[in-house]
Amino acid sequence: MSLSNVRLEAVRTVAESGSYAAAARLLGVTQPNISQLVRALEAEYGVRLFARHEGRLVPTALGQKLCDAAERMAEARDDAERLLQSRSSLARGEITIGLGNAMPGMALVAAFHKAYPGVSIRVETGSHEKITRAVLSHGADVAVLPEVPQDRRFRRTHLARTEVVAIAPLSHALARQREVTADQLRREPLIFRASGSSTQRAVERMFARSGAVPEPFLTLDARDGLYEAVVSGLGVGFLWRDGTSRGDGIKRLPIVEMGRAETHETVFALSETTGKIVDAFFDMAAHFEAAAGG
Amino acid sequence: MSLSNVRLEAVRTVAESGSYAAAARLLGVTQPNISQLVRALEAEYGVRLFARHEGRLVPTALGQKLCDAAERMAEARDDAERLLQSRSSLARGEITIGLGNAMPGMALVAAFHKAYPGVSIRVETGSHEKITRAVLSHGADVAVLPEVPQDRRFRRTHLARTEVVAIAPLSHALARQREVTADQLRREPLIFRASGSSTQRAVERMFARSGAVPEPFLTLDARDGLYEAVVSGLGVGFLWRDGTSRGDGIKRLPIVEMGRAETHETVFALSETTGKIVDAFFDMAAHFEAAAGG
DNA sequence: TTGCTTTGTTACAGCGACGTCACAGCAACC
DNA sequence: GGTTGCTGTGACGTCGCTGTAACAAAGCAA
Repeated sequence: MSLSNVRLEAVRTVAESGSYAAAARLLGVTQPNISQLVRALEAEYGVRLFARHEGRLVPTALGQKLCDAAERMAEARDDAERLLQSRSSLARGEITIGLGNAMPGMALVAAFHKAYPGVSIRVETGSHEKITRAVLSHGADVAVLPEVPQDRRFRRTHLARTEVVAIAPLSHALARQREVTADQLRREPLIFRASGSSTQRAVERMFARSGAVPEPFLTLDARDGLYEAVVSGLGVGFLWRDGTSRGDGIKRLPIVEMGRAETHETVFALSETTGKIVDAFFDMAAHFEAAAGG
Repeated sequence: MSLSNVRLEAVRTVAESGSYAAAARLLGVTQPNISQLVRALEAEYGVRLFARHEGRLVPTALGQKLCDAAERMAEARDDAERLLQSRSSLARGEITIGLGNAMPGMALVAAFHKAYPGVSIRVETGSHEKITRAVLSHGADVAVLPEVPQDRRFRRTHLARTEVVAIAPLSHALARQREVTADQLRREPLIFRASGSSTQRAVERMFARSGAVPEPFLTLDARDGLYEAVVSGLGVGFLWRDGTSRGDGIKRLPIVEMGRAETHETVFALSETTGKIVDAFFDMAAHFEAAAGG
């Protein structure tokens, strides 16, 4: 390649230093190498880049102009190098991320993995309580949960808005409605989550505001277990709206008495948990615009 | 070399075209090459430059920034290439240059040769009359002479000022003076040049203005013959002041009656004689600042 | 003038970047 | 199921970059 970085850098350094030998020392290569690089360039274009003057090499007018262009190239290249190096310092490492709901946290994790492929990611899933405890005990570096408690020990950033919705099997009459009321729900076999679930706390608050909290037909620990029970027609359940990307077999129904009481899916970590990788995760969350669930 | 021109060009072209295959077509290489170039760069820095979106490759934020820097590099490199190419078109060819006096014409020729080493130069020397005839008959492409006639057929550019001076051997009493008068010169054995010489015409005009033209002791055709005769003590001769870089054995004496009647050493050619090489010679003459005679 | 140091040129060998070729796998479309 | 387009992998060839060795030329000090 005739106008390579190496050749232009040789020319530039000879112009600055006044000799092939001095340029070789500055560039950390041997003097015949510099001689060959410069002369190969001159031969290929049939030009003269340097003239001897009082025993020193000084650039010709053409040589000087070439050096000017070479300097601009070198500046742009240094910018590119710094860009890559600064990002490259994030290239290696590991992070443990706790997720209450699969979505939109998992979408964020996927985006983070794409941006930082060299970072090893461990995902810890579980209930709101379990994930909160993991963060507090350093079992997870960072987590994504709805309704993160106002605790000074945490730093946090907003990820997405969400709300609890009822889910009914497609075969159910409710599936043809656009929303559902608490009274309608009380008439159905309800499937609850265990008490530690943030979903469950939101559901109980909702019923308490509009009368008594009904007894569930079924109580399940796991989110996917609840999903399968609804799909199977065992009853009506509750989920965070975007808590899963799964949508087959059910209809999501906003609950009138929730009064659009949305909450935040929040990324949070202990304030004392720092580091470039955690910072990068927070930064990505702050700018995240993934279609939650898509 | 990690940040080579080739790699950055590959990244830039993929960003513009949306696929490795399209970039390969644009760059005139094969698709595996592009794939390898981009991925080698990504692997070396542990970064991700592209993401897939609806079947196309789009640059990540980092990838876009890298492309910006790569573009600046490419611009600077294109400038450098144009610089070298434009000069390189002068790299080959030939020119015949006529010289009346050796200096300052020969210094100009030397500078031209340094700037355009690939141009083959033939130098034709001779009397003012011979060189003028050579230009008119296309025997010389361009020439350097003093007192170029005002002839519309020529284009010309000024090179240097000069005047005719007397030269005396160092052993001569005149050699201790700073200048000489026509009367003093009439008392000496004078060595003239043949009538075609521009030097000789100037000398005769000078004598005619201040009395009669003396008969010479000697008349010689060749400039160097005259020089040797003076050095040998045969008499006093006349030269253009900077007509030769040779200075040993003689003293140059301005002639009072010349009245500082300097003339111009002029570069000239037939107006119809054009071409890049001749134009470049004129251009160099217009900017020439060689120490005439040095 | 001699000896030493520094600089530059030439020839050659080795390594790695760039590039092609052959091919397999995948996705979209008909 | 076949066709088209794209991507990734491995093997191989070419050429630029680099160092080493040998030598020549220039500069400098004694």
